[in-house]
Amino acid sequence: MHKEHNLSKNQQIIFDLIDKSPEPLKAYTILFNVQKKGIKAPLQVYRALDKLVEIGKIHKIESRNAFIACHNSSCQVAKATAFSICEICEKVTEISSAGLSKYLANFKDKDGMKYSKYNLEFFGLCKKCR
Amino acid sequence: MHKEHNLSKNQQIIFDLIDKSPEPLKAYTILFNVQKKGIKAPLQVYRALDKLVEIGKIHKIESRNAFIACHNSSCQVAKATAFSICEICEKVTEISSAGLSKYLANFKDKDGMKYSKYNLEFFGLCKKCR
DNA sequence: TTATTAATGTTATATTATTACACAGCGTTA
DNA sequence: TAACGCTGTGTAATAATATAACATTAATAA
Ligand SMILES: [Zn+2]
Ligand SMILES: [Zn+2]
Ligand SMILES: [Zn+2]
Ligand SMILES: [Zn+2]
Repeated sequence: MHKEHNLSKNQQIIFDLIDKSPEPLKAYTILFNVQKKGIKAPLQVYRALDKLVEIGKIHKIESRNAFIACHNSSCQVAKATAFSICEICEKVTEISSAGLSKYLANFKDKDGMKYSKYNLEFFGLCKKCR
Repeated sequence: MHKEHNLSKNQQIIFDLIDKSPEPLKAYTILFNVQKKGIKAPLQVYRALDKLVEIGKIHKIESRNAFIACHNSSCQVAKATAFSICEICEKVTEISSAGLSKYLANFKDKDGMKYSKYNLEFFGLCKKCR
């Protein structure tokens, strides 16, 4: 259960594009694809992306500078994300494992510090490319 | 125990700079700092960085586009890295936890896939900023 | 209403990273 | 020796990613 956010016009346009994409989208690919809808400048895209990331509707794949819609309602609160990335076809999948999130949320570093926020990217070959 | 690599001139200059830095360095900060040693172009920096990452002498902090020397001989082989990042002072620490690396190396996604390569970035507050 | 916050539009610029091409050094091997 | 492959270097140009600064408008709250 997570808080509903009423997306603004630009946020909604950009979220819809990302949400229906089978693969993570880069900021300038998004820009190119929404120009017909009146979004003309990089900053308009980045502002919407920032907000969408903040509220957990999308995540940034840091190693790829690309954005993917969240497919896991729980990380909308915690910003604790995990992905697998295929090094051949670049397919990205959000990992939803209770065991993994529990392990990471409870992990303590050598100072005894716990972290509720993290980003984990696994690299390997997907089913198809194996 | 890991293979020794004889670094080239540019690689050595750039590694030395990163290794003695208390914080992760960005590519153009590195460029600025090695210009007195004759390294004049971004590409010379990026080529050295690519190689140093490849052989595990340094790691890239993906969320910060910055590079840090490895302080953990084991990830020089596996490219399985974990860091904690302070959201206030930006201090970055490489995490060296046998438990964590074992857990992640043995983690299986829902297709039963295991991953020997991963990058994990924890975010929180460091001791000083807490 | 007034005030405040969030979102937008626009231009310019900063930051991060790669392409393309020419060449030098070194070990292998024909 | 010469030919080759491989790694590294030097240089210029450019591509890709992201933010600063400023003006304006829309939505929300007091
Ligand atoms: Zn998610
Ligand atoms: Zn694949
Ligand atoms: Zn390391
Ligand atoms: Zn700190």
